[in-house]
Amino acid sequence: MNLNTMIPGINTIQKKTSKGRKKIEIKTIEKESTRQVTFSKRRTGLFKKASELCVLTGCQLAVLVHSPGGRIFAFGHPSADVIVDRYVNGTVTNNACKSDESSSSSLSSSSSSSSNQKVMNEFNQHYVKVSKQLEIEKREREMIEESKDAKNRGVGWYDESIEEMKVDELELYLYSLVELKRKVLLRADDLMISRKTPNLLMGCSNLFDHVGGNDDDGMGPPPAGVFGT
Amino acid sequence: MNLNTMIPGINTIQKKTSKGRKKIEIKTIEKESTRQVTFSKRRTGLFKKASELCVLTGCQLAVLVHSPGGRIFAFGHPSADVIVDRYVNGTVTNNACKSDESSSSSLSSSSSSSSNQKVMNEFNQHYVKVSKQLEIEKREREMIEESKDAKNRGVGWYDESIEEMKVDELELYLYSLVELKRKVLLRADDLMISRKTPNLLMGCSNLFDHVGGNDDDGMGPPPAGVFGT
DNA sequence: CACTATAAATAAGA
DNA sequence: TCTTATTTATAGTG
Repeated sequence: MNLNTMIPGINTIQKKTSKGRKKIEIKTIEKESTRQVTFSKRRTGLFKKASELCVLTGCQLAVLVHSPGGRIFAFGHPSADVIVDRYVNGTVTNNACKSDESSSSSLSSSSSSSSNQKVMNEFNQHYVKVSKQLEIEKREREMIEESKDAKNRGVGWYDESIEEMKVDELELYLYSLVELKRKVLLRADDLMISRKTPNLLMGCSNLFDHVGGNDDDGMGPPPAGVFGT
Repeated sequence: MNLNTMIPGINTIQKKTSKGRKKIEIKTIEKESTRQVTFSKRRTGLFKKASELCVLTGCQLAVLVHSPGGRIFAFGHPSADVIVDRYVNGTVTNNACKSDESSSSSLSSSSSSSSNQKVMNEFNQHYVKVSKQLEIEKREREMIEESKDAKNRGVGWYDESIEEMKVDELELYLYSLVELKRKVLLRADDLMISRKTPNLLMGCSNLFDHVGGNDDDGMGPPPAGVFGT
């Protein structure tokens, strides 16, 4: 790449203006300005990577970033909303509470919240099918399976006084909870045999030559920067 | 970086076993197997980048990936759901369906945005702390659980106990989780103040058709799942 | 913001 | 999977 480094002794060919990239630890950057710059650069890089993944493999994805300043950046293919919507639905996160709320206060979302119910029903039906298959499979597993502390801390659990939990505990709790829930769902997904409709992807090429822009994370109004593929 | 290419003529120093990385076009990969491998690698890379961005800049983000096979992969800090919820709702997650708690925080959503900003920042910082705790905890569990992924660092894998669960358990489990999560979220809502964010969506214009009708369901590594930060 | 030297990610192979 | 050779991404600087 660089003769100056390849061949010692001739590094005086030209005065270099940079000491080059340095390795950094992955820990919170203290210096405000540096952190800001890094945020910009890396967010751009992340979006680019996401875009490439989309194009190369034909998958659909979304990236949502909340800057420390509260600004929201999003990238999605075919669109952030579509992906998010599917995630929310497919994740069964919807309980009475949620769907209730979405129909009333979600003025910003232009997505199909009306079809949510339908999708949910589909999912549930699917789930039943999946469950049956799981039942069959379980028998096989049973043999290999053994005393596995399946209910590692926190499973069995829940009725405790949530109201009294401290914030830390609560959030930690929620966190692991969400993770757990996902595992369950993924497990179910693994057994789904259904094939989804071939995805007709909408998208543009990679147009990230200018996503950077001004990433002022100070304060001010909360304009959301949303990128659609 | 390679003398063999830098200096013609001495490329016989040693026979290498690989031709190394080649430049590729960012265009849908035709070959099925290659596409899957790429999907795996790049998805992992994307998640890692996302994780680094979180840690380095203290931002919150989520990455949702829908493989062509319909599988969902997600990464989020503090959790995919939290980020998604905030993206979708834009406002306080949901005061609409409170149970027994007083609706003390619902009003704050209409307060001055600068005030909210401050609270949000505090909230974010708090989450960072919490997540770090969680990370430690995870690591511990990881070690106890298994250490087969010595090379797969930075990316936590899910625990397989779920795999072994029986259907009934699974179903009950999921049910409880959903219910519990609702409770936790309700409680959490009283502790967090979100800002309303405009949801501007830029749709994309060009369409590109998906090549190859085989949307095989085999994308990605085994039921990997949600990564927490 | 442009640039350079270096660190990382990753396309091909085995 | 694991390795290797390259291509990319970027930390530091001007």
